[in-house]
Amino acid sequence: MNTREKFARSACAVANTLDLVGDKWSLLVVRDLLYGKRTYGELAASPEHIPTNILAERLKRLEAAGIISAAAYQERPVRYAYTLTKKGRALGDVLLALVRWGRENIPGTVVLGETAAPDAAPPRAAVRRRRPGTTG
Amino acid sequence: MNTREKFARSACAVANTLDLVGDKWSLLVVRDLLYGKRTYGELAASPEHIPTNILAERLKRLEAAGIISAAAYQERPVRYAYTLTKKGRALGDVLLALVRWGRENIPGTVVLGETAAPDAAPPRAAVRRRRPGTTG
DNA sequence: CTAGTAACTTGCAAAATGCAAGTAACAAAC
DNA sequence: GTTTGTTACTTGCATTTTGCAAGTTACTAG
Repeated sequence: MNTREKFARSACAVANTLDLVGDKWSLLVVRDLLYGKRTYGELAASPEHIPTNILAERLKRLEAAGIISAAAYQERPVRYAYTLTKKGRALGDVLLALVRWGRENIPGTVVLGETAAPDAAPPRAAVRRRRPGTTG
Repeated sequence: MNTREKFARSACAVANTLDLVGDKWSLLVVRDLLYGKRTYGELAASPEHIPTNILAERLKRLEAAGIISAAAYQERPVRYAYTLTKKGRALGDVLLALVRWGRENIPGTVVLGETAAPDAAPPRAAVRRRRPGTTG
C-alpha cells in the first residue's frame, strides 16, 4: 500500500541512481575506495584534485546514502577510514561500464594503475581489513 | 609521441566519461533516445521534466561530443530528429549498469516501460526509422 | 612555545541549474 | 489577413552548486 516513496524526479531507477551519484565527483571517490584508498588525505591526493570542501560533503552524502561507511581507526586525534559498503561495492559495475566506454570512445584515456597497457584488467577492490574499529 | 591530449582533470577514463555525461540530465536524454524518443518535444515530455534550456544545451553538448546526431526530418519549419550515434548507443551498457544498481539498491524504483514487474527486461533501443526525409 | 601535519571548515566568486516567460516559424481557423 | 495554436527553442533571473584559497582543530615533534 505504501509504495508511495517520494522520488525527487521520477520512479526511474536511472534517474534515482543519478540523484545519488550523478555528479562529477561521487563516482571518482567510489573509484578510489575500490582501489584501496581509505583516508581523507589519500582521497584528496587523487590526480583530479577534488576540492576539499566537496570531498567532505561527498563523504557525508555517500555515508548517508549507505554507500560508504566511516570507522575511526585511531582515537587521538580521531581519524576515520572510509570503506565501501556492499551497496557501494556494487557500484563497481557502473564504474566498469564507464571505464570501458571511456577507453573505447575517448582517445588517450587510461585506467588508473595502468599507464597505457590495453591488456591489464583494472585491479579489484583489495580493501585491506586494517582493524579500523577498536571502538568496542 | 603525441599522447599529449589535454584532459580537463586527468587521463582517467572514468573521469573523462563523467566530464561528458556526468551530470543529472545527460544520461536521461540518452535513455530516452534509446527508448525511441526522437524530437525535442518528446524528450521534454519525460517524467523528470527536464528544464527546456537545459535540454537544449545538453542536445548541443551531446552532439558536439559525437554521442547524438541531429537530422532535419522536415524543412518548413525545420524540425530535427535526434538519434544516438554508435558512440551514443554504446552508453547503453552504462545505462544498464545504472538501472540494475538502482533497482537493487533504491527501493521502489522501476525501469521505465515496466511498472513493477521484476521479470521484464528493459526494452531494447527500437529506434523507429520513420523516414525522416519526406520533404517533398 | 613554535613548526608541522591530517582532516576538515569557511568565505566568497564563478558557474550551473531551474522556473517562467518570451520569441520564431509555421498551420489552421476565423 | 489577423488571431489562435503548436513545436522548438531562447532569455532573464533567482537559487544552488562548484571551486579556489585560506582558516581552524587536534594533535606530534622539537
